[in-house]
Amino acid sequence: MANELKDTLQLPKTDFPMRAGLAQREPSRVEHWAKIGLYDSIQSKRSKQKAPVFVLHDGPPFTNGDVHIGTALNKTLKDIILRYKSMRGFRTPYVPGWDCHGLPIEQKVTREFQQKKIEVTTAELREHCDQFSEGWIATQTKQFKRLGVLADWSNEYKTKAPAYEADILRTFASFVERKLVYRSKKPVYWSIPFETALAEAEIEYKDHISPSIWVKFPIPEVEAKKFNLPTDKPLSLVIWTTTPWTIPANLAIALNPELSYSVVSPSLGKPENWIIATERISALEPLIDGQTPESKRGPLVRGTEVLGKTLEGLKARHPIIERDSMVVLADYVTTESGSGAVHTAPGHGMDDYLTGLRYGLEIYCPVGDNGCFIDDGKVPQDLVGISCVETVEDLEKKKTSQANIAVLRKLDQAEALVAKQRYTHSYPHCWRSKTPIIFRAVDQWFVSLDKENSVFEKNTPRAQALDSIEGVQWIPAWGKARIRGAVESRPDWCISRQRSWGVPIPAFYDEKKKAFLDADVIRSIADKIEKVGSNLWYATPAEAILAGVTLPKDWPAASSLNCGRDTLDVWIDSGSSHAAVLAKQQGGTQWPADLYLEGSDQHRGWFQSSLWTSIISRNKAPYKAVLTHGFITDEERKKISKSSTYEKPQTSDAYIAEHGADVIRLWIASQDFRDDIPISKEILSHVGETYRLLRNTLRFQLANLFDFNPAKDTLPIQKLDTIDRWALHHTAELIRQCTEAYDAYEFHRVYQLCNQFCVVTLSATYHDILKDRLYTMGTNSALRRSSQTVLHHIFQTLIRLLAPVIPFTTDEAWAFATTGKEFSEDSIHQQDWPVVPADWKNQDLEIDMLALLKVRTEVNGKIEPMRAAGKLGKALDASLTIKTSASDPAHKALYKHHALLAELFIVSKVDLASKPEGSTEVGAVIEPQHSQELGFIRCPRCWRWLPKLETTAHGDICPRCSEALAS
RNA sequence: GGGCUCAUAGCUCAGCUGGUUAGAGCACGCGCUUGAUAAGCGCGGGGUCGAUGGUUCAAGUCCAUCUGGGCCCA
Repeated sequence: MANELKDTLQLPKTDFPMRAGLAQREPSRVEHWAKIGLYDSIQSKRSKQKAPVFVLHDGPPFTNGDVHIGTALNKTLKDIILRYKSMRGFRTPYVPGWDCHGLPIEQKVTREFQQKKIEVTTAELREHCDQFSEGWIATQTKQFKRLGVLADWSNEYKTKAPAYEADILRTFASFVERKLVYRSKKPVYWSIPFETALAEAEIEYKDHISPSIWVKFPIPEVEAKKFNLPTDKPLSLVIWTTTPWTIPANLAIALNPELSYSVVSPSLGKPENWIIATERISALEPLIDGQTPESKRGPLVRGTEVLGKTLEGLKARHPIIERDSMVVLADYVTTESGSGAVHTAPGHGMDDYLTGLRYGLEIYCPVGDNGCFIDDGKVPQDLVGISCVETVEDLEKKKTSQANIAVLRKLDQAEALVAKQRYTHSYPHCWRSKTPIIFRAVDQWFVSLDKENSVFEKNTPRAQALDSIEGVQWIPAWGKARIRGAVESRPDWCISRQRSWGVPIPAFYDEKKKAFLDADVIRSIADKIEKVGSNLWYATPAEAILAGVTLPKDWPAASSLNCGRDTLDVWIDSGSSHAAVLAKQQGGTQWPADLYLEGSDQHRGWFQSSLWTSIISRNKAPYKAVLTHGFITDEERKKISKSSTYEKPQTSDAYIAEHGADVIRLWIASQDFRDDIPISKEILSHVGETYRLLRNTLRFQLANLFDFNPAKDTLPIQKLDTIDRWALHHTAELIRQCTEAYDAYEFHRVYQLCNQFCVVTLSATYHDILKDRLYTMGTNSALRRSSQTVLHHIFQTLIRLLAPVIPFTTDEAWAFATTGKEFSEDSIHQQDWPVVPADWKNQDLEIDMLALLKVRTEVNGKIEPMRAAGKLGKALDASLTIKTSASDPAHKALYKHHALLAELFIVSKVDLASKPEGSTEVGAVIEPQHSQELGFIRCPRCWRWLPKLETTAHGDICPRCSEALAS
């Protein structure tokens, strides 16, 4: 009997599975989207509508490995935004990009060849780098698609594509045209055995024994007088260095402006005065005595003290070369080692170089590519040709370089050596030859950022860039300060790299190594490279490359020129993407972009390089807005690489395999991404719970709409039941708030809002209340159709609001709703964003319901003790008497909605009564009791308790059920 | 060391221009239901708002310092 009655209920029915099985089932939806051409159909729909365009320009990930979870975060945020904007009615072309050139790839490929002991030409090496990059593009594409990223995958941009390379060169040509490119020297890490520059990544730090020396730089008497220094004995400034071979390149001596320096004199031997940092006297003292009794110098006698800054500009003399060495000031000078007077050779050290720039010193490097002193007329003749190299054998025998030995000998002869000592320290070595590298200034190409040129409204590139920053929207707002800092503090841009895997700098050199660079020539070469790729540069002699190119008048004949071997800084590659992609309207994009979206590290990276290339070539920023996100951390908000919790590479695929893409995407949406983004087992498991909640909410709605035909059964707003109108009001609010949150790119608010809506408004309230009427009333009963109408509206709203975040699940729900099947030709992602019909809002009802729901909470509070005492099971078993007086807040609403109350509270009966005269109780007095105590009988069909049942063909049931069964 | 930035219950987030006993969801605990069932409902415990000092009649909210994170530089 009971089962028979149950069969008469309209119980929920759906094939939409409760368990998602995302990891297993999502891939088939990826295929499905590809099959129906989802991206294209969305774009063409908006194109036909002549929709306004929203261009999010993709920053290209580097193509040397699997997609990292951090990259997945970035691409997912982009995808969420684009899906949202698209539903809002924008045409949203999205051309994904790939960063292909660069050292890490070149290094990996080089290593492979090295392990196999194969020698390759530059052109061959580049071929392999190309293939290497291409392989990862294929892998990453697959991984991004698996994440659910919708993009113009067949119309991607690659920085290694010939057409793209040509645009890099054209961008560079505009630099040259505006006369910002110049040649100057800059120190690089230099491997002598390979005669090549090395990058930081190619350096290994190892212990090294160096000859540390204390060297006198004599101060002429006139100078001493000028600076009020004692002249009673010969005076010298004592420097300290661990690289004697750089002494011939010395141009200055750096002192710390705030440190105290003392004049000291040895108490034995030749009378002299030395200047060193006061704090370093005790370090020098034990080193100055020679082996023989007559070479003893005794303790140091302390004299005058001065501050470093008072000696600025003092001209000491080089100990072995006829020239001055000027005292300069630098903050990096410390008293941790040495004499506090730092030997400065701008061509042989980064600090020295920067100090040299500050003081206008020559970036002087008298060491050739082979590591030997050159004959430049300044280096002492007996040093010319001597090498600075230390071979692996030298290191084993603890021998120092010939250059060090020779310089030491010369210093000794000049009696400039105060002391020497073996010194063990960490020193950079070449990863391939294992020998110590040297710092060596080589010719580089620079872009001047401060050169005046009237093409810039603000006169210089830097001023123009800073000005344009003001016109960009930075989200969060502090991004502006961040990029301003980067732009303000950036020195001139060194754009040449001594690498192979990159875009060649199309400069030519004559026999005397004089460089030739010209904007029109570059453009002509760009046209050629556009057709055949940049390997042209490496496989073809200069004369052939220049065939058909009109050379500037002051150039020599092409036959006497050679191609340069430097490549462009890869930041120019990716920084040119706005020109290579947007300006060419690739894939329907346009210039400038509406939005760039990357990690906050890109303020110094891509945002900046894109800004410079755009400012220099077009005077304007390439983006209207820049949005940044933080970095993924572990649960303690420590960076993943330093975390003890995480070991394996954090790939997107690994996470998806465990949780499915929609859960990972929901996790991304749940976080305020402007700050750090923690990830942990706990966090993901919570997000998984939320996912199940959302899914079950959709499933409940879907299942209760199984017999609802929207076209036929939808009721107009005026005919809807009170509680349904209330739910609609809340839905309208949800739409408003979610839309606001999406517009502000605050997806975590969408997450919180939808979560709370589903839990509080729906599951605990609306859905719970609705079950009675949905299950028990007649299929076509007005009340049931009223609720289904609203359920339908809510379902349609929710899947839209959630579609950008969980595209797989919402698309699946959409398919089941529209076709009853797992897949449909039509997709949720082609639908429009929900708009709020004005009549959904009902503020008066909301106020009443607020009061009633408060009473509902109190009712639950009263029922709970009965349940605990075993007097009651479900609330429906209870009947209530609610006593109020006219002054109570809910009084009016209770009487107004009396008919609604039993349903609202999910009890069998609600009686209203007045509070007794003189009652001191505050608020409504709720008195629950078991309905049985009222002599009620439970209807076996709808489970409500009523005074009496009717006898029908189905047995004894309540009148409402009887009516439902009769219809 | 410098620039920018963050810090509210176990977790994720609210808390507007300073103003009653700091909120929500999840998680947790205890029950109920078995007609959303590898679901659903009810009730409950849980925070000296990173620390210290200051401004104020009043501070999670303003200021200073410190501690601990993050990104970028050196």
